[in-house]
Amino acid sequence: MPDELSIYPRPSVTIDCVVFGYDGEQLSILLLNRRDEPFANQWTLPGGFLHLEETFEEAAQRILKDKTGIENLFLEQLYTFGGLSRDPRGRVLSVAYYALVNPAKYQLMVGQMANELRWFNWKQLPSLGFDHAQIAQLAQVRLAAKIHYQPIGFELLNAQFTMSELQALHECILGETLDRRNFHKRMMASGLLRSTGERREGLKSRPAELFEFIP
Amino acid sequence: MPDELSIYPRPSVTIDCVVFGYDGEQLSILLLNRRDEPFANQWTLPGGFLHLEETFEEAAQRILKDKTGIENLFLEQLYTFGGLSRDPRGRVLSVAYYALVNPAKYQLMVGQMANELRWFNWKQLPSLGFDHAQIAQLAQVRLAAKIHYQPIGFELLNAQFTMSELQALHECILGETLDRRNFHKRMMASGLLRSTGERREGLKSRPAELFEFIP
DNA sequence: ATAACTTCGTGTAATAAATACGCAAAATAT
DNA sequence: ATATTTTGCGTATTTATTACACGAAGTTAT
Repeated sequence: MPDELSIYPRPSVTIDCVVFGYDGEQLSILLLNRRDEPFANQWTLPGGFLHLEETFEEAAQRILKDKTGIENLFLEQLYTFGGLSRDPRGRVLSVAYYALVNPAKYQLMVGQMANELRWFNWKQLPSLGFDHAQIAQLAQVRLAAKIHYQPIGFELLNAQFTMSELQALHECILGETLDRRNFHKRMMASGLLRSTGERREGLKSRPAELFEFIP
Repeated sequence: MPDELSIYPRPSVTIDCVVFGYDGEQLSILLLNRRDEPFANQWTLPGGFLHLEETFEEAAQRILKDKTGIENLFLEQLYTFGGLSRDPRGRVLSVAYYALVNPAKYQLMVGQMANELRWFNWKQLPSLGFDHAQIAQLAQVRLAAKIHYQPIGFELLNAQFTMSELQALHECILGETLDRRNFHKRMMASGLLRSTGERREGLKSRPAELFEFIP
């Protein structure tokens, strides 16, 4: 029997990551300005080639660490892109992942292959190389859908957070304002979070109760 | 600059398909009994290698046509599997798709590389080669989730169908019985289907109104 | 000290959505 | 004719979602 694995030409496979960050105000996506061709000096999602001895998730973690300095983050597979001409160098598939991070927890480090690394407001991305605009777009849709039935906050916020902080995050992702009382009711009814009993003080008004996600 | 595409070893990429069929009674998945190693004489999902000049969906259509005789079916990407040892021949990724078909519309044709092709009740699959049990499992979860907000019936049923037929399909996918009156109300309220004015006669009781999906 | 300001915490009424439930009508089978 | 099966529908009940306002706890300014 012929070795089936050798008789078919193989595509290259990359992992691209849509890294969402929330700074308390705005939701952002981390982009990298490429040093080299193709798409030199253009913005793209951080990504890189999959190595044969690593899983997708291991590759994503390695790539993000090397190119952005961000380690150990929560990742989820988004979609696999296989358009015939998405990369000018040849047939390159991309298994896209998305991640949620709290930018305050990490120090960005620009890797060797990049000119610059920058957080962009998720609704005002610059034009992107490859088909990365499409990937980012799909990640946005997925995130907005996910927040309806999953606790997204725990990766984006600090371990303890006020109800207003959580609400601001939801409003940012959903793009609409929510009623404070109904939001509170809904969150507590979900059973996904609990009060810590502590309060955040020192701000310019009444201290707010701190909550945490239930593991 | 080195040709980046050549310096990294490339994985093989396959497309595997979870084909759901509904015969009016039971939901089934189409499995193929392999003729050759690896997993010779074992049941697997129909699948095959991606060619460099075709998209995922083109590959899936080609593979299904060659291996099962089914053509032109509705496909949706499920997930991409990249476990290190999912294929004994080496590193092989699989971009999994799922499809919904009405078995009455197709004549199965066993391809060259298979011993047999058979519909299995989706809840009583035999043990499967590769990691295909995991793929089939994920497809089942996805299908059950999808039926809550998408009209799944139009690929699985005939163009015209009675409300009872649609309800039986939903009950089969959800694994629970539904109230006939509430189901009718919900379906009509969805705006996804309309009455054709015709009725299905010749059965052993009162003729039922025929419905169709609104395009 | 006091007043003005900001943000926090909460409850109830109104509306909308989902569920439970029963009976007469249209056909077939005997 | 009579029994049997499956259809088509409507209303009452429960549950979930939405709308909405005010006093309390701090901070800042005078």
